[in-house]
Amino acid sequence: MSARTAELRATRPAGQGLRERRRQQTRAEITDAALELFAQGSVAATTVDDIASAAGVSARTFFRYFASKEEAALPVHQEFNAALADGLPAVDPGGDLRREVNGLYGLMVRPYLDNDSPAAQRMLQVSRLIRKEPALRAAMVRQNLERTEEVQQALAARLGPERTDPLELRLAIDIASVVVRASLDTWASQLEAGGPADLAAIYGRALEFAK
Amino acid sequence: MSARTAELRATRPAGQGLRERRRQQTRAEITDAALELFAQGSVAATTVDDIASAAGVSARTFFRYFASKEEAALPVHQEFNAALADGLPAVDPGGDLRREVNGLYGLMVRPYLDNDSPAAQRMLQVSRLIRKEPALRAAMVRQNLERTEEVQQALAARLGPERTDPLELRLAIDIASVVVRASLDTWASQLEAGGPADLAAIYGRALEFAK
DNA sequence: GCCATTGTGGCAGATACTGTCATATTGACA
DNA sequence: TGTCAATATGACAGTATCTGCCACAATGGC
Repeated sequence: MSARTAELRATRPAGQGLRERRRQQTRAEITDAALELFAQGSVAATTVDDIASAAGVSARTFFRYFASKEEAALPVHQEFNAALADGLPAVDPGGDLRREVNGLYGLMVRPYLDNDSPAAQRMLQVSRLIRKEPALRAAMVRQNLERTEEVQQALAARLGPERTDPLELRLAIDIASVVVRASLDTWASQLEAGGPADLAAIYGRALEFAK
Repeated sequence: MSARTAELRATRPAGQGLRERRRQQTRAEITDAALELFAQGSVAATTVDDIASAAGVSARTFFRYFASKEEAALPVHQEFNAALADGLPAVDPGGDLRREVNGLYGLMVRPYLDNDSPAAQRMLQVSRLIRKEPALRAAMVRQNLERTEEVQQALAARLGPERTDPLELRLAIDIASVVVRASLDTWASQLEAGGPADLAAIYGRALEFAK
């Protein structure tokens, strides 16, 4: 259990040279291996050595990419960081707090509004796994906690240190986060159950209910 | 990482014979040892063996009481389960969902309304530790997740399986939980900072903001 | 006072994770 | 193009977490 400090920005300097591309590729291969093995067996029955072997790297290298096997299966949720970092400049420091923060977190659902998009399909696959695996749910809320703390820092800086009540900022963020997660879960559940699902409608309903 | 199934009731058959009393005592001794060692050094620098030795039990026995060293420091939050179980019968299935769930979760703050009570002092001690230790925050959200899932099951059963929209139930619970946690954190922060703090007022303000 | 139940400790073992070093690969720059 | 600093990888050792298993002790009902 380490405490990485994943700053709130779009990963690294971006699409750099071959080095960085290789790195992203290796990362993706590890994730794919983890998802497949977790789906076949279970998280508990899958060892880090298994995942590393399947991805063609050593166990030592695995831990240079992910802090735990659970995290290896949840890179989707790290993309949220990029979305939030992108949206941060659009936050109006003078606007209504709840509204602004909800707008920021709304960016997280946008990639999945089209049920047939590759992003949506991948999210659905991960969601299915998460629903079956308490260990993955635990890893997810942990990631969520860290992200929330980062967003709180970033927003406090942007809104001005003294301009915002800590309690209200914290609540606005946590509620926005909960609304997004509940919406995505509901959406994934409905799709898994075979029925139709409109993420935009679900998210709108969730926002309204939480108001 | 195990998946205990802590049912939502006030621990065991209650104040049974000497056996159960001894068990609670041992449990408390482990917790005290963990809190002290964590406060002296850090969570990372403290091993399970250290805690077990300080509590006068073997490491093997430690794991019969707690699933991890982090959990050993957070028994306070397990008391929340008892509070929720107590309040469940008072939930009105016909009432407004948000209001009923908020009322249920409001029970969790009651033991700490008096800043000078032993319960409040103990909570304060744990809060201080949690603020300093990311590992404990992670363990806390994990416990919170499990509790939330249990409450959702229990409430769904009480409200009638078809009477409640899963999305709304989920949101009502998560928001109520977030409001309570943010309030307790704010309260603890203010007290730690040396200033006065009125938990009832904070909680009221949080409820209003989240409405 | 007997016996089934339950708690405890010790041990072995699997797995998770980290520090360290040697080696190889990359990319900037002369 | 050749050299060098930076960086990625693998191998190894070592520590810590957590579990299964077994023997033994303590408890509490009868």
